[in-house]
Amino acid sequence: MATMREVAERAGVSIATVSFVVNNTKPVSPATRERIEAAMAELGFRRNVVARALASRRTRILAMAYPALQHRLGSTAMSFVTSAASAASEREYHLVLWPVDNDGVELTELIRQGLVDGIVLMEVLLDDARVDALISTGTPYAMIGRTADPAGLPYVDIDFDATVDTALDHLQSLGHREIAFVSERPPSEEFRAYGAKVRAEAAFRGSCERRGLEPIILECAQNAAGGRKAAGELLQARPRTTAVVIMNEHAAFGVVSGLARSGVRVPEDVSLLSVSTSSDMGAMADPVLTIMRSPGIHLGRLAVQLLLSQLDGGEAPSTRLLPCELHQGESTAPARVRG
Amino acid sequence: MATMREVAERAGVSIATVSFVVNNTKPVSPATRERIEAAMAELGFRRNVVARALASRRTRILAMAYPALQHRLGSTAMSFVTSAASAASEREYHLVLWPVDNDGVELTELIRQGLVDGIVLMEVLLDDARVDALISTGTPYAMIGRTADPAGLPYVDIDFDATVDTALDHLQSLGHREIAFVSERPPSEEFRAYGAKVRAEAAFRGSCERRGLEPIILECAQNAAGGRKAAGELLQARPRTTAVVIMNEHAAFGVVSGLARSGVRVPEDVSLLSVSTSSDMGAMADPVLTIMRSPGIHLGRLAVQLLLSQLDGGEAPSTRLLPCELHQGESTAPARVRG
DNA sequence: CTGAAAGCGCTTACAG
DNA sequence: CTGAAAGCGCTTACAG
Repeated sequence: MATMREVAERAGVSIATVSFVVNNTKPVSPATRERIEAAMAELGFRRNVVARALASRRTRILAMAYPALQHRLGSTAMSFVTSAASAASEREYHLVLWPVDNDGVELTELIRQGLVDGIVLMEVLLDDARVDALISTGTPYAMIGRTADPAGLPYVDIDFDATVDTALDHLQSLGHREIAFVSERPPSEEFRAYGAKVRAEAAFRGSCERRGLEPIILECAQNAAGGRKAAGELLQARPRTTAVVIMNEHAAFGVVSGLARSGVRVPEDVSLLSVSTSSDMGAMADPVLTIMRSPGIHLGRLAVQLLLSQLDGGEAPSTRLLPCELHQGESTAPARVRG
Repeated sequence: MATMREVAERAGVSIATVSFVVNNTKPVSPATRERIEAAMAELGFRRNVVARALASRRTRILAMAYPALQHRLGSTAMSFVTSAASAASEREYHLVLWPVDNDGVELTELIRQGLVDGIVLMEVLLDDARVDALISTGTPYAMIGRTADPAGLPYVDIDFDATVDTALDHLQSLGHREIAFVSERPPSEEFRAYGAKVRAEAAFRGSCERRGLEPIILECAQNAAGGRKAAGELLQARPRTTAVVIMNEHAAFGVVSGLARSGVRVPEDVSLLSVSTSSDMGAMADPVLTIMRSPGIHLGRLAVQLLLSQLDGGEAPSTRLLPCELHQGESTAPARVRG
């Protein structure tokens, strides 16, 4: 691979001048610029990014940090990763994947290697040692999700209040008044204080209160069996329920079949609205689920934009809270009186 | 951040000697080693990986290249990514994500930046320009999947022959003789020659032939509607079908409901076996799907191991073809005679 | 076992 | 507008 030195020799200039045209950092006369560009083309020159990184103290590499324990990132989490990678790539940054423990120790070690300019942190907990590590090492970062008290911190997140409100608007406009919320049971103690779950439940309670509805919240395991069990519990506890808001992608289909086993049809008898879900997921079900689509793709991009605004001084994104958008499927319908 | 120079000064040695103990590359007397280690601990020294990369001409960074167009990587594809990241991280490598076009141009550009030591290529096509780019630039690489004629090339892949054979063994042992195969319709022209689909279909034909069964193959879109349509077509074309092998995660639930709409129950009337599927996916269905579980997690690790064996001279993995493993769910059962 | 020195391929004041 | 030179923080022959 040709180096700057070789380009400089061939063009009859110094390597500094080559650097100026490659980076467009200083004015260079048209004639010299042309000679240099010709030399670069002939030699097929590509600037070595490692040398550049060392000399400039900027690697143009970002890290995406996520919990190592979590082998299965949900489809929403995955969309963070792929969209962040694309956004980074468009700005000529690279994105490395850092599966790290939640205690922040491994993250600190990696930071101190000097490989990355900044970090996007996923799956943020309400009280998160990784955020402390980020702050105490002075590393530029952006969170997808947020801690308990995130005021002043750089984050992007789903707007759970707006999302739940829209969900309840939709269901109320269809005449539903007995609405339940099904969330997910944390797979392990470590994820108990996962912000998304806590905020969504709080949003549901708040929204119900403002509407004069009586909230009921159940949680269940993330699979069909969990969903079926929740459906059974719900029919037991609140037989008059006519609509369910679920934030548990993997259990949604199980709720449908659990209701069906008790002779309750979706959407004829009970409406089901799946929140923070991908369209793919919704389209896999029959009936196709009415969903509030997760803004995962936008959040990944937004997080990178927020991070790069700290690094390169670009414009920081103005909105940092994105609601899930309602996509009408076949699983919600006007309420019917039930006994 | 402390540098080697500072450590050397504090320990009263040269930076070369510090390097020897950090990398364990040359014998150092116990006394000196101890002084150096103490100095490192006091200063909180961490070797700068960028400087090391430039000096050693090894970055210890690998790239995972995948099609930029494909916004949604399936759950199998995602397991490649996360498991490769973990495997790399365990060997103290970093993994960057490279969404690139299928024509190989962008890949070549990125390679020439000098950032990575090697590349894992995903979603390999039967005729793949990216592989040509890898070979012509002389870049160490490993494919997950393979081209039409992969003899001698470094790849790992699903063993479709063994997988389909096991699937048919399972169904035949339950008494099924009328077995259909449903695969996925390529989402775009660009993915027409995707190896997995072609090889799986060929494996099905071959296995049927050896068993004296008459193969029927349908393809459908990757959602519930596609699955329902395929179910309808199947009942039309082969009403005596008693078992379906499907390689189309997103359409599997649609097949179940499509059959149900014609009064055909799974598994009582027709057995359904979903091939190259994640357990999560299978567990989302009711009945829980009998699946041949995708070895995605192993393939991601294996690919990294294969790549690192070229880079660091470790042992190359002996097996490079992994079958999907049968996980009995509730969607397969003994054949019943149907009219 | 240890050190002095060159070099990895760039960037960036500084000088002219 | 252009160049000589120092320096980014390491590794690695080479010498002793």
